[in-house]
Amino acid sequence: MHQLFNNATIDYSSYLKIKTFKKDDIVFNEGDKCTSIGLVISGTLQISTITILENEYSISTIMANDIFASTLLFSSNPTYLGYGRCLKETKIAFITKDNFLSLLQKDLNILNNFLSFLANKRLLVQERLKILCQKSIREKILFLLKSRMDSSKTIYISSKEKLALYLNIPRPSLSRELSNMQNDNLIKYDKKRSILL
Amino acid sequence: MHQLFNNATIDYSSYLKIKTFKKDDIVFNEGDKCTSIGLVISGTLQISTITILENEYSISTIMANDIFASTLLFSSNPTYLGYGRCLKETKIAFITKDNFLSLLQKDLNILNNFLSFLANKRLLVQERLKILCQKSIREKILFLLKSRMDSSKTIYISSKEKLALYLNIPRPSLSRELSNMQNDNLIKYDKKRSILL
DNA sequence: GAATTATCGTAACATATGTTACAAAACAGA
DNA sequence: TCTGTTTTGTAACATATGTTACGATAATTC
Repeated sequence: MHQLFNNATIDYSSYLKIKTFKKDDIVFNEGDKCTSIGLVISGTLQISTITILENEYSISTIMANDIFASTLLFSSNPTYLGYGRCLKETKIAFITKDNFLSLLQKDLNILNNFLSFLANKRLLVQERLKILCQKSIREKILFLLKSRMDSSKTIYISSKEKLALYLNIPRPSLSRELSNMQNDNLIKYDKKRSILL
Repeated sequence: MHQLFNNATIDYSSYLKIKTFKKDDIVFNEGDKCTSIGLVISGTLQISTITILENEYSISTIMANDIFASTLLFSSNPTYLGYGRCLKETKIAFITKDNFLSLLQKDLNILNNFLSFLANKRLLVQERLKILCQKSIREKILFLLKSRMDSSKTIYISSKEKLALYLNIPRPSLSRELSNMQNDNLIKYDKKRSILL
């Protein structure tokens, strides 16, 4: 049912409290105390906050099979930093901290799954951090290409808009630089792909 | 002996393999398979890599009471991405993955300590990520001030150079903006402190 | 306390990137 | 196929920030 329980050997169902939310339902508010970890079983949960300038700012989007509050729950100040709203009907399994700890202790596979989950999550954040630390847009793009490209030296892009968001640059700046790099024979690209030469 | 073992109830000593390294000793090389987690008991371990342009680049510095390879060990490709060198005489406790997992299972406090450690580590990375995503230097500084300042609305700075490095901007740019912000009556600062008004 | 080194503030200049706007192309639904 | 929407490429312009250099100040060493 969820990657956390892959190969689980114990009956974990009694540890879960499953709730179903409708579109636009609020799962938690900014400032709420966080006492449970959450497993998104289906649907989509978006976590956002309001910035000082009153802009809404999306912190993250939690899809099916993902986990939220995994960091928060064990931090020294477990208070939600944003509010969580469902983008569609969403099913979430909550596990209280105590229950979760005993699950981890009782089942080696769950412990392993959870630690792998945290590890891979952290590697993603670190990759982004490294990209954002590159000085020029060109270096950012090259860094992304190098860490993402497959054996055919290709990466696939959902949209230029989203890529620009990930690189934290305006979309026209991304387009301009991609175009420049193609002129310099560094890459080739079309609508959906980017290819390193 | 180490924060990981705070309030530990079991005898963990047999799980550890303690090694002492001399200054400049190499603890692991880039590409080595990572099979153990490492607890730095005393001394300093620096993890570095060589970039494409042959510059040496320090990834992180692990001080006494810190843990390394905590992410790597549980990731899908546990291979060191840099080499580790001791900056002075350094004592490190290694725990193999299997041993570590059973430690976590047997002792609730160790499990708790480890998860807290990971959580706080990740919060630090996320704070930096958010800062780097701010559009202007002024916003970066304000964001840092807001998340770091104490009740007297003050933050202490070890050096402007290091702060600039953390914000990923050139030092003169930082100086210029701090000066501008002081002119605009947003902050006050001297050598070691910065105060938000 | 003199000499050496590290840290810092400042300024002038160059430019990469942000900003805004618009039209072409691609896409989706009827 | 037509129509409205979304995504993308491009250009002109403004400016925030990078770059470089130098002197002043503070810290460190002998």
